[in-house]
Amino acid sequence: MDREGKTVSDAAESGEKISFRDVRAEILRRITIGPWGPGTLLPGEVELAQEFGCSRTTINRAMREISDLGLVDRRRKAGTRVRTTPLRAARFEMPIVRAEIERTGASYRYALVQRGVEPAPDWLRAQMNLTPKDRVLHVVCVHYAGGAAFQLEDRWINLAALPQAEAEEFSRTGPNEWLIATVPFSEVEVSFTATGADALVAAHLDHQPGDPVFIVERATWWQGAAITFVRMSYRKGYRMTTRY
Amino acid sequence: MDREGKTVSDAAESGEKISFRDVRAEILRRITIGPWGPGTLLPGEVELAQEFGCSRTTINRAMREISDLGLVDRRRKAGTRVRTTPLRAARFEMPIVRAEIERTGASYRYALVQRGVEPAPDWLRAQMNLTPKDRVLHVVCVHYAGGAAFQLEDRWINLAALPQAEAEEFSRTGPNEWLIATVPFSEVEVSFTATGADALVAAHLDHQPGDPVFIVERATWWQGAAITFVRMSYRKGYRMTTRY
DNA sequence: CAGTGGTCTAGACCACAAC
DNA sequence: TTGTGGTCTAGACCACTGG
Repeated sequence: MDREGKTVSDAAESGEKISFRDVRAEILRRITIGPWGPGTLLPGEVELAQEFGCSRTTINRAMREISDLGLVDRRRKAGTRVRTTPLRAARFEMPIVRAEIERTGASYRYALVQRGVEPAPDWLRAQMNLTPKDRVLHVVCVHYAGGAAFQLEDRWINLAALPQAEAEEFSRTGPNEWLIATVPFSEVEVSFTATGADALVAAHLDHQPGDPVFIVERATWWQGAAITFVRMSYRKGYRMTTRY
Repeated sequence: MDREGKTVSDAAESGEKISFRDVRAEILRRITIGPWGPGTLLPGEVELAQEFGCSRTTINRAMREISDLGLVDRRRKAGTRVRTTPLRAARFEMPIVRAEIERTGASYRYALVQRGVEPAPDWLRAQMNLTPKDRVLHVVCVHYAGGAAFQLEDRWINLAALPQAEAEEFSRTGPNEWLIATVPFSEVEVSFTATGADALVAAHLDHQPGDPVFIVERATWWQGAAITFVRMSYRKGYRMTTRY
């Protein structure tokens, strides 16, 4: 499990150059078990560079990654301080449904449930900052894995921002694949939650109404304009996992 | 919404140095709207450095971040290729419950439900790779936000790896805070899922059995040894969000 | 104002993997 | 074998911000 078995002294002894991985591992060690408990003000980069016998650039890279993990707070002039309440940031990879399904070896199938142009409902206008007159394309579809429903996709596309979507039928492939190939994005908001299956979800995922369903919602913008909002309901037992 | 409004030509015109942010933005643009569609083999770093008029280091940093986003695949000798199925990696920050609750302004309260030493159940042995004789400390507790139950924490601590845990009562503060202050970790596995509330969860979160509950599970190792496994059940309506 | 992190550079060597 | 990314260096200037 320990991917960073080489210690700083190991590296020093063998005469190898110090890697930012070594520095990162050693600093993590000092923060977690070592003398640098929560709240500690760490030495500056120059000082650490001297101690480790490497360039400041290397220290900087190591510290930046530790900072990205949420374990320390870095500010110019103030220095680097160990967080009193670590954040433990984790990275989740969300592949396209089709790829996710095919990766398990199951066959993939797509089915369109509903497609239509509607005025944006209130909750969507609020969510995506739309004006009352904005029209949206509403698409509901299902992704199957090996014959069983895997995910219900409930998508809204802002036609003001993406008028060419109106020409798409989405009868054979889902809007997600089309969007990926067509639309850029500059800002994304993702949410995870759990809800009970409503009638639509229950019908298409073959669940009972009220069954617990894992939900991922994603809103996407491009240069300040709302592009699309999608709500993906996964079948019972679905689990999203990551290691770090 | 566009945090990278300055284009490469802007930067070039004004005579400023090119930042890795500029490069990153421009390359993202070319991947999303520009000529570099899925499957494209990108120019090498040296070539890009010439084009952008910056050092290879700067290109490398930009490309590394884009690679971290999951949009391209980088391999020595093979070069950098735009993924046909983008990954859309997202970063989630999971603060300590206490901090999460207090940040909303609500008051925090902790209550221990149950504490005892048990042999590790089968599913846990499989999950954490324990031997049949390993003893574990099992702690169940609840975290309240403003008087209402917010999260039920169901935790198992490997006493073989962490014998000093047996001396802790966890009557006034939760095991998570103690662990953070005490134990390092080198490897973490996190899962998200949704389930129906069982009797324990229903009782302590004030739900009906079967109510949909958002679940986070985290297993932690240190140098190959399993430290702890925790299952956190959030009250109905909880939502975990991130932007990027 | 001055100290600390943020970033860029030019050059170098290395590791991996495609050919 | 050789091309491409991975990383380190030494030095430099800058940007932010605490005092």
